[in-house]
Amino acid sequence: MHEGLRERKKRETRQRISDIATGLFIARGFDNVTVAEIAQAADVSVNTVFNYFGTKEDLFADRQELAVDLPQRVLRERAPGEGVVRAFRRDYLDAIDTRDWRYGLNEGSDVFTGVVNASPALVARLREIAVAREEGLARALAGELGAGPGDLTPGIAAAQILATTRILSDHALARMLAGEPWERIAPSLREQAERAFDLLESGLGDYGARPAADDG
Amino acid sequence: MHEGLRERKKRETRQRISDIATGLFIARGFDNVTVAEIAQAADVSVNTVFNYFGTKEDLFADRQELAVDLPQRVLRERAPGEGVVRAFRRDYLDAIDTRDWRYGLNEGSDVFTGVVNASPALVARLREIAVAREEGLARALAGELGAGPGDLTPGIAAAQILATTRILSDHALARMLAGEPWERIAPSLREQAERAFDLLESGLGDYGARPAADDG
DNA sequence: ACCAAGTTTGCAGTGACACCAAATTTGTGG
DNA sequence: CCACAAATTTGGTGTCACTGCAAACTTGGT
Repeated sequence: MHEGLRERKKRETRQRISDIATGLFIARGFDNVTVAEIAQAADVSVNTVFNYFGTKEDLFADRQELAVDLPQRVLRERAPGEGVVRAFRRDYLDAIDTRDWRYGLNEGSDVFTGVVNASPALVARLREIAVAREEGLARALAGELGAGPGDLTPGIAAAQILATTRILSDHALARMLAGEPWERIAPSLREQAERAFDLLESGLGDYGARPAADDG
Repeated sequence: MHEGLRERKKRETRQRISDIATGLFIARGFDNVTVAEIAQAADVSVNTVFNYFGTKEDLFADRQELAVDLPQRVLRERAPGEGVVRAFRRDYLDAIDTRDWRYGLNEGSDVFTGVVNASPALVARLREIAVAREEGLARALAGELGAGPGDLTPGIAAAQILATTRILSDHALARMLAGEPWERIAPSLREQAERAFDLLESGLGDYGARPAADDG
C-alpha cells in the first residue's frame, strides 16, 4: 500500500508542469505563453500536458479549485447560536488580520490578479470557480437547514454573502494594484467589512429612496 | 443625411448572418456549428463574419448585450420616495405578469437556455454580461446617490439585487425546462419573489443560527 | 468616368485541443 | 531474470476559432 514509483513520478511531473507554467505566465502573461512552450520547458510532450490538465486555464487555476468548499467549512464550523452572516463576518475579519489567502488578501495576490485580469480566459475561469463556490454553499445551507426545493432562501443567502466578500476583496485588490501599502488598506477594509456585514444582516431597507420632489 | 445603400447593406448582412447563425445554433447546438458553415449559409466569407462579430459567441449573445442597461432604467424610472429594492420588486413582479423577456421569463427562453447550457463558451458569455449589468447598476447607483469611492454600498446593493432576480429566474427556468407549464409556475414564482425581496429589504438577520446544543 | 474610402475576400498562418496508434515505462507473477 | 499486462508518454494528423495582410470589389462624391 506504499506509493509506487509510478505514482510518485506522476505527481512530480504534474507539479513540474504546473510550476513551470505558472512561472512563465507570471513572467510573460497567460496569452503570451503557448502550451508547446510549457511542454518544452517541462521536458514533456504537449500531449502529456493535456493528459494532466484538461485545458490551458487549468494550469493556472489549479490551486483555486481547492478553495471551492472553504465557505462550507465556515458554515460547518460556526458556533452554536451564531447566524450565518455573523460567522462569515468573523471569518472575513480574521482573514484580514491574518492576511490569509482564502479571500484573496494574501501578499502577491495583486500580481496574481494582474495576470488574471490580462486574460479573458482566466477571468472567465475564476468566475466559474466563484459560481461553484456559491452553488456549494447554497447546497450546504439548504441541506443543513432542511430547506425544501421551493425555498430559495439558501441560494439567496449564499449569493448575498459571497457577493459581499467578493466586493470587499475586489476593492482591496484594486487598492493593492494601485500600490497602496497593506498597512493603510487593512484598517479601512475592516470598517468597510463591518458596514457591509451590517447591511447584510439588516437589509437594504429603502436604500436609495429618492426624496419626493417638492418643486419650488 | 439619409441612410445610403452602403449602410443598409451592412445592416442587412449583419442581420442575415445573425439570424442564420441563431437558427443553426438552436437546431444543432452551438458547438456543432462551425463559423465556416454559418458563413456559407449566409453566403459570405468567414472573414466577413468576423468583421461583424468579434467572436463566435457574439453571434448568439447579440441581443443580450442590449439588456445591459435595463437595470439602470429601473433605477432611473423609480417613483419619488421609492427605495431601490421596491423599484426592482415592482419591476420583477410586472415582468412575471407580462411575461416580459427582461428577466428571461419569456416564452422560448427555455429553448434558449438549453442551447446556452450545452456550451461552456456561451455560459461564460452570459456570465460576462451579468457582470456588466451589475457593474453598470453599481455605477449608476453610486453616481445618483453621490457615493464616494470608499463607499461600497452601491456595489453591494447592485450585487444583491441582481443576485436575487438571477436566482428567481434560474429557478423558474429550471421548472420550465422540466416541462412545467407557465400557468403553474407563475403564482408560486410571485410568492417566492415577494419573499425574496422582503429578505432583501430586511436582511438575513441571524438566518441559519444553530440552536445552542442542549445535550440530553 | 474617376478617385478615395469602405467592404469583402482569399490566403497563409498560429494555437488550443481531439483522436489514435505506436513506443516506452512500470508493476507483477513465474 | 524474464515475460506480460497495464499505465503512461509520445508523435502524428486533423479540426476549428481567430489573426494579419494584400488584392479585388463596391459605393459615394466629383
